[in-house]
Parts: sequence; structure tokens; C-alpha cells
Amino acid sequence: MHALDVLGDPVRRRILEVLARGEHAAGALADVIGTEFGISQPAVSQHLRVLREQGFTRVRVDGARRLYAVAPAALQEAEAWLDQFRGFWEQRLDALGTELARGQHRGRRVDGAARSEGPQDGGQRLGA
Amino acid sequence: MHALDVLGDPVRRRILEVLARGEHAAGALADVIGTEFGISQPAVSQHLRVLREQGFTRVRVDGARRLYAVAPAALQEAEAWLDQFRGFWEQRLDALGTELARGQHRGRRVDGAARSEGPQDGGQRLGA
DNA sequence: TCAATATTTAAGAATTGACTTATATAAGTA
DNA sequence: TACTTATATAAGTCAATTCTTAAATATTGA
Repeated sequence: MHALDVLGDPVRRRILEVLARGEHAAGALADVIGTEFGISQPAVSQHLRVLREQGFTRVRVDGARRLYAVAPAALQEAEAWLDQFRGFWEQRLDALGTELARGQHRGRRVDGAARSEGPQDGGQRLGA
Repeated sequence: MHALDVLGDPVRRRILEVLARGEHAAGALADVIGTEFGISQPAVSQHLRVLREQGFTRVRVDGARRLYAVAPAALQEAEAWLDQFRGFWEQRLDALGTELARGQHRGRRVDGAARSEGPQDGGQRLGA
């Protein structure tokens, strides 16, 4: 299962947002999330399972409670996938910066035809 | 619809990967993607619609063909959501660096109880 | 104009996945 | 030990998505 498949669910994203603030017990999450989305404790528990099994969270046992916290691994994977597109918006920002630096309405090449905007032909200035 | 909901589909992700290499006609994508996933041309077209409507692609008309290309906006939204967790892995890398710098097995606080690993209490060193 | 190509849209079938209720497991507590 | 709290798992239901086939739209070229 791809990291982005896991993040493609609003409940799971919200759980991670809450966990970004710090460790929470499964029960506390079931309360908060369950109320927000109007779903049951088992429903939240099932999402916690996915997050756990896919490496988005780390669990610590404290008596009868399970304390969940964010684990970086899987989130980094999602980030890594997005990295291949970073060139697109960096270029966009560069263009803006250049435009501002040299004053507006100057040096704007608009030849229509075989134009393309991506960093596909070596235009990407990234390590990876 | 959240940007990450759109990315929570393997076919759509693959389409974007192909587009990251540059502009492609809808038909060319239908061929490549359709073959890879064993789905029909309309199926691919429907995914292209989602990507288009949600701001992941830009379309240019060339005669009877539609040339698709990556549009940065929506991808940036996804990136922005992930940003709130950046502190977690930056910290991880910081820790690794520190560990290496001062030699291993030193200064490792392991007190169990109220410990937490996130950047939740001001530990985050990010602009946002 | 007519046929061929390129692509989208429509409608319904099939599949997936996210819930629900019920139950199991385990740890605290009286 | 029995009861309560905390959480997870199981099994089945329901709904949202993702397909399929068929047909509509638009462009190119004979």
C-alpha cells in the first residue's frame, strides 16, 4: 500500500493532524475524531490500525492504554513522491522572483507552439 | 475535494509521474496507462478529468488532441499539508547529525513516562 | 460531405473500502 | 474473583469509486 493511499482519507489525515500536536491515547482519539466525523470507536480503531501498519504512527503501551504518536518514515515516503514535482513550483517561484527583480512586463517569451512548462529537459535544479 | 484524496489513487499518481516528464496527449496517456493497469481509454479519461478539475493538470488544445501537463497549484496544496509534519523528520536528521558529531551512545535520555518525540511544544523550527 | 481519428460524457455493473454491531482480549479495581 | 475500562478484531452491510460499454462531440482529411 502506497503512503499516499493511506493519506487519501480525511479521517486518517485528521488523526495525524491531532497527533502532530503530540502523543494521544487511542481512546482520546476515538473521542475527538469520533465526534468530529460522527463515527464509532471501532471505526477510529480501524484507521489507527492502517496508520500503524503502514508506518505513520508509533505506539507505546501504557497499562491498558495505547499511546499513539507520529512516526516520520511513511510521511517521508509521501514527501519523497511529491519531490519529483518540486521543480514545477520552484520554477514558478523563480519566475516570479525574476519578474519582480527586473520589473514587470519584460523578457516574456510567448511563442505558443512547442512550449512546455515542466522541468522535463534538464530544467530541474535538484539534487535528486 | 482535498488534494491528497486525488493522489490516493495509483492510476492518477502514475499519470502525474508520466506528465512529470513533459506534456502528453490524452491518447498517448490512455495507451501507456491503459496498458500498465489494464484499463480502458474512457477509464483513463475519467482520471484525467479528476486531475484537470482538481487543478493537478493544465490542458492545451492542439487540433483534435488535448495535451496535458502538470500544473503546480494542487500539488503544492498536498505539499503544504505535509509541511506540518516536516519537524518530525528534520528532528530525526538533526538527532542523527548530533549523534554522529558527539560520538555514539552519549547523552541519550530514556525516562519512559511522559516522553514524546514530536515537535509539539515549540520544538518545531519552521517558518509556518 | 463522409469516414476516420481523438476525446469526452453517460449510465449502469462491479469492486473496494469504510462503516456498524457484536464480541474478544487485556488490564486495572473493588 | 467479578466488574469496569480500554482497545482491538470479526463479520456483515452500505455507499462511494472505479470500471465497462455505448454513444456524443469535435477535428482532420479524402
